[in-house]
Amino acid sequence: MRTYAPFTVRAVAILRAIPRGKVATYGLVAAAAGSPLGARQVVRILNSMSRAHRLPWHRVINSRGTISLPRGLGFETQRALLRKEGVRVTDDGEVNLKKYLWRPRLQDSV
DNA sequence: GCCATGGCTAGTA
DNA sequence: GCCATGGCTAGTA
Repeated sequence: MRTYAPFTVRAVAILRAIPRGKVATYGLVAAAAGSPLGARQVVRILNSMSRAHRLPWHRVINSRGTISLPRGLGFETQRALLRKEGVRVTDDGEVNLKKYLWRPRLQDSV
């Protein structure tokens, strides 16, 4: 078993808690994990750990409410997965945050 | 060194 | 469009 840094442990727990049919944003996950400016670190976690840890990477989008992955490099997959879970996504990858945003709760423990 | 951000400006219309 | 920001995995040796 590998030992993970505290921020990573918290971020992973939060990511796993994102419900089907909802989305979170990189920045909100980072903030809830204890680092309001750690959005890019969340990106790194998703990029490097999604496969091994089966993280719901597709449920994380940017603060503007759009899919961040480039077309041809995951964009279409993410859009399809979200739609399959009931999230309305425009062809351009826009999600209505008012309707679908899930706000991670600040982690006091873990 | 990596990374799929975020937020704020300048410069246009 | 620009650039400051942050925390550190996976995979090999």
